[in-house]
Amino acid sequence: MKFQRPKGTADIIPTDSKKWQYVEETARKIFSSYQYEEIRTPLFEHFEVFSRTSGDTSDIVTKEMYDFKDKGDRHITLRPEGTAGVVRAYVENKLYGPEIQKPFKTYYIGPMFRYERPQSGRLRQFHQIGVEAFGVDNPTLDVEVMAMAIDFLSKFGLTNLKLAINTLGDNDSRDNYRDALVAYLIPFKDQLSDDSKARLEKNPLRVLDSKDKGDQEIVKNAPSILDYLSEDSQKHFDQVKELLDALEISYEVDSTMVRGLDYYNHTIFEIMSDSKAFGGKFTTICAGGRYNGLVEQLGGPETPGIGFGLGIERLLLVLEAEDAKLPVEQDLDVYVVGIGEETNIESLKLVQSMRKAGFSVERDYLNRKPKGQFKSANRMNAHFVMTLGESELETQTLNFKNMKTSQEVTVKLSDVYTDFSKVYQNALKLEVEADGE
RNA sequence: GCGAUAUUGGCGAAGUGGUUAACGCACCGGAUUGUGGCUCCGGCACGCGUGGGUUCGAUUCCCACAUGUCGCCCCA
Repeated sequence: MKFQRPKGTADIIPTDSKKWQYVEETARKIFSSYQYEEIRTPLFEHFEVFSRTSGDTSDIVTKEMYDFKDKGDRHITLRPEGTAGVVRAYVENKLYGPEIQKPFKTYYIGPMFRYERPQSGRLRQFHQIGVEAFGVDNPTLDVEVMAMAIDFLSKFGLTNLKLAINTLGDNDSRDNYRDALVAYLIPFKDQLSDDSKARLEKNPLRVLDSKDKGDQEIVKNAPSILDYLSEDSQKHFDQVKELLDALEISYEVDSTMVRGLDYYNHTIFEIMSDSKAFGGKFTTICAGGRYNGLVEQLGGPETPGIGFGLGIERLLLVLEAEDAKLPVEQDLDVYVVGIGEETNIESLKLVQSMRKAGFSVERDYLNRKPKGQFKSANRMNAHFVMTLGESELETQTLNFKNMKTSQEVTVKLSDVYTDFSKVYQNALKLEVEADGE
């Protein structure tokens, strides 16, 4: 094999692309009903856009970014996530202007890049669907965003989804809590796993969701963020819960849920699935949260924001494991069987004529025998086969066969050219009558 | 970045240090001068991921690399 795709990339070939299109179309439809409109930002940004917003010490910045110097010596990064770029665009295009309705609601669909070891559902180039809404601090928007995410996933017939929510509070709440957590953990330092010892220094909150059994025991009695919320943060979170109740959306509060990125505050949420795709364990397929302050970090005015992102590859894994309804094969209306090279021109004209009339039509291009052509027609699930040979050319007619009922009728060539729809409808009528008998 | 494991035709999958690398599916052709299924017959690996090495000889043994998969780290 001379050439192969770069590590961690995937080709999405026709059979797959149909599923992708279905997922993307569904997203567009749902989001549009919530008045979200698409934004397309560059696949690469200046390094600082991400380093500034994600936290300089976060793993994503230190080891997972796909970055390089371009020929003009600019430090460029292939976007590892969608939010930072959208916020940059929001600020750069002054979408916070007074003439623009708030909240400004937008969504994106596209590839993201992460320099990491590939695993199933985790590639170096992967794809995300995400939404962002700016300019409104009202918890109603938090809930609407969650509802939209659930709506979207439900469209695929996914059941057993779990909505987990938490709050990180505002900066003060978070700082206070961090101090309390560290104070609690310090006495246990020697008992913590090596990973968690490092986390204690770098990002203490992450100790909370350690997979290590011993860590989990220690964490069990750790103080909860929920006890360190400022009055405003508490109120915000209470309202979120109240509104979720009002919509009868069930949820679980998980006070140990954290985020890998620094820019989140207040409400954070994850939608999890216990699909077979993940061995039956609940795994996050959609994650989001509020990021008040992020717009300022990128040089814009003080503007609240909230959004979520989900990985298309992971979603597809779940859909396939759950046998979710994916689009059906597109049927072929007509397959034209041409017998003998002398029918080639007429076949081409027929095919084009019917396509222009709005039908999906295929033919043989290999000058194969009728048998082979019928086999193809059958395999392509053709509804009708139009057969054209020497004798038909002479009489200016052709044989029109219904592949479902095997009924055959003779049709005038001229009728096909002038009004194929009528020919098709007549043939369909026969099929219905045959069914009725 | 760390660890484990895998890599044989379009796909799935046997197999051996030494003549022609099973089998199944798919595909193509024929039996059936112009009709879809079934059956039967026939065809279908620049040779076993790439590069080295050991050997009289390697697809089979060793090493390196690449890629896949799984776990760790991390997870938007």
